[in-house]
Amino acid sequence: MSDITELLLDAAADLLAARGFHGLRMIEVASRAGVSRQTVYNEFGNKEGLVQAVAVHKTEEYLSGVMTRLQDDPDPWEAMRSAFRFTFEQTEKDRLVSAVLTGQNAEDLLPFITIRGHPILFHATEVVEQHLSRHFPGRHVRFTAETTVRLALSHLIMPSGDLDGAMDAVVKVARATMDT
Amino acid sequence: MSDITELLLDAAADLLAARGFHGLRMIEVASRAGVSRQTVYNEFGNKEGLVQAVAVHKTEEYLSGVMTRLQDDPDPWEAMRSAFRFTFEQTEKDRLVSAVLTGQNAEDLLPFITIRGHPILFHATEVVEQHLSRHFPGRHVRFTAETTVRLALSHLIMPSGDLDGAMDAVVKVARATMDT
DNA sequence: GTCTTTACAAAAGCAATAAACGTGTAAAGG
DNA sequence: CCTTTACACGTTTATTGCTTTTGTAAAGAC
Repeated sequence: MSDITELLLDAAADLLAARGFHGLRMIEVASRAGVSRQTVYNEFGNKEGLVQAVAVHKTEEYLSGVMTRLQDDPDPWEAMRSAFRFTFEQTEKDRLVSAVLTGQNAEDLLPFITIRGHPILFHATEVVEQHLSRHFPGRHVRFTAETTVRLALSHLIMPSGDLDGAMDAVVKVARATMDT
Repeated sequence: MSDITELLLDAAADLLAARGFHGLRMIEVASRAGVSRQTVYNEFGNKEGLVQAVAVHKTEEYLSGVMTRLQDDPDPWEAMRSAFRFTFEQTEKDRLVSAVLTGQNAEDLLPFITIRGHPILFHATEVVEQHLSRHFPGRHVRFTAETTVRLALSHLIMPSGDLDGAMDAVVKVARATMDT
């Protein structure tokens, strides 16, 4: 990815979070990145392409953060806890991440938040599945992966107020469903 | 509840599903129920009151259906399956029920779908909790109840396409978390 | 070659106006 | 208890022109 491309994506992400899709101006994205309006069009085709690219970029950023945390802790459940803590923090910090993951509050932020019909968070299921496979080789882990992702998503959309409790709940269910 | 009140609630529910909150006309509700516009105001105060009443009514209707199904089957897990099947069917059939339960697609349907900040579906947690307590007296069932409701809701919001699979998943998790 | 400048048509948004409609309240009557 | 009638108020809707923005293209600069 070129240098300018990254500058444009960052600028677009900022402006998108601040003004929404509707209020996003191509010329403003360009000037923030220090390039001309046409460069933006050369790079992304049109406004939809730009916003789609922002969504993809944010998703990759988030998923790479999750993978890092899953790999950093030797204990599989602590790693999971860490990854979910990261997820909660990200959604609290970044409206765009929140929109990409949950599809909530996406009214004027991302008209194109889904890939193949599902919110992009469902890509996370595969990441969790690989994580579990690494620690429990040969076991059937897909069900546990999907369940934990769905549960974590549920806590994102409808917080119980207690973050630690939510994480405990997710891990507890993960462990319980591994024994089935 | 008076006869006219019920007629009004039904008329309002129909029109609300068809035209949304914004497009709902008080005079249309009145004429469908065969009464004057003022009768609607006498009964519900204003438009918000009417729509709020519709939401409460739909919720009670739904929850009573759930309770019936939970009580009708002697096997606790089959009863749960039946209740969730009922839930899925209802949300597919009725946009309003769907809005009340999930809060999705509620943009112009129900501005007041939450009670104390939570979508009304979370009342279902208590119903499920009572159901489990009946079959497993003395056991700690709250966690399982909340988890199954969250999971069912997740399948409502993001269907996997396979209804039987979704029900199996919910019940499987319910059983697994009961053994913790 | 890549980016910028300039130019331009088509679409979409904005501001101001007036007309029509819907809400909510009140009072009199059946 | 419900209906009819009336009314003030706020909110849509439609219309009109005006401005902005999008998206494309071609010529020039580093």
